[in-house]
Amino acid sequence: MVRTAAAVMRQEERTGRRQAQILDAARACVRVEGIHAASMSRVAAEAGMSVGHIYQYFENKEAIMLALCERDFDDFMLHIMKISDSAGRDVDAIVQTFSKEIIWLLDSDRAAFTLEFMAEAARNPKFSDLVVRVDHRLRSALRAIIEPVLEGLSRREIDMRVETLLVMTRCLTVHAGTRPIGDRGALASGFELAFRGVISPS
Amino acid sequence: MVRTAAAVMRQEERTGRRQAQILDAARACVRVEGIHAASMSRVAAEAGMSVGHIYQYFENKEAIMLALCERDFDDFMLHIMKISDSAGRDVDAIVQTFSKEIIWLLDSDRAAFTLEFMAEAARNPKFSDLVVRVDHRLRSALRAIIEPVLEGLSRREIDMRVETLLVMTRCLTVHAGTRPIGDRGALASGFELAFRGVISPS
DNA sequence: ATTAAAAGAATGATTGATCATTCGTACGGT
DNA sequence: ACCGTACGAATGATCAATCATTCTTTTAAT
Repeated sequence: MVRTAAAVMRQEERTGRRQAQILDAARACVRVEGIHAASMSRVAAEAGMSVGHIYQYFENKEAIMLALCERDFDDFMLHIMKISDSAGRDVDAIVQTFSKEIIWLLDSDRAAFTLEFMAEAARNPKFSDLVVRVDHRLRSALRAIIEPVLEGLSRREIDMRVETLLVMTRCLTVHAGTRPIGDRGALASGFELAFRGVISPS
Repeated sequence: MVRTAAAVMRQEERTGRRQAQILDAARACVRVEGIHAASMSRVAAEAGMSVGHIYQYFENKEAIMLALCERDFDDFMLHIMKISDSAGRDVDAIVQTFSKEIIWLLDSDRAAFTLEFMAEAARNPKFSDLVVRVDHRLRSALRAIIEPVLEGLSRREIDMRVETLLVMTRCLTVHAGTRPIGDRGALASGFELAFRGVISPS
């Protein structure tokens, strides 16, 4: 009755692959239809599998969307962490790399997604919980970046700046979702000014 | 056969009232369910009228949502114009009033709406056209505010700053939509720093 | 002023499509 | 022979939109 270790591993790997396959398909559907308009039958068609089979890997549609949202946030945080890790102690360098990297993080694909999930989070607590969690991680990353530069400031002053950066980071994402960014360079310059205003130890 | 002028006026007034009534109901539904999940029957119930009757005043559901979106944007622009009109020529004063006013403009109700419509605009051209139009008006208002302060700068430099302010203004709205703003004062201070960075004639 | 006729306002059951989810069935590896 | 994998038709709910119908208001003629 007991399955071999190899069999278990193969099964787990297949499950993972299937789930990823479903999430990829769901992403494609949500991208053009939105969370609510994306139907299970179309997701199934996109994934190249049957409708019923999807329910073997996810409890229901909402579970798929939540998993998709989480996967997207994780990917976003991965990029942010990379910026945070490579940050130095020179204000100019931080401002410059941060604004440039953030701008390049924006593609309309990711942005449209974030927008979709944020809208859902505005009314569905399961999604807003996810947003709260990723906000928390994002704040930590931002604090790690600016704290070395603003050593003299009070905890409260730093928190205020972290919060501002968080909102600005998010807003860029959302902006990119609505329409193609015309001139990344110009926008990066503009945000460099804004970031410098927030980060500079005045 | 020709109706009296008084009758026409009364009819027009009633039409206006009915349309507003429908839009109010639609707003309430979209607020808690989103554009797609909001059903005509629930909108009708909220409006206190029959489903069929709604179709006397709007061609279809999308037309209602577009009208609702437009009404919301118009209201938003009204507030922005008020800020723009009262702006002086002193940088500090501009930065201070602008950041404070913008923050106070945010209530989670309006924000959740904007979020919803932005998400829709990311895939529906009819909505994105609306966004493009309101962006245009918003840019004009922002340019009117900062141009007197940045007289020496090139057209390109000013455009870059206008664009940055536009994105920042929008992002605040989105942020407010996702969750309640904890400390408006702190956020206003943070954005004052950012705005000063963008607006200051360096 | 009264009233019959016409127009407009409002209803809600109905239609056909689509939705998320379930279930009976079949295939294929072990 | 067994069991996990996979299918897709079936189910019942819900959707946007329509339409036959009933009220209500307005108009025109007396």
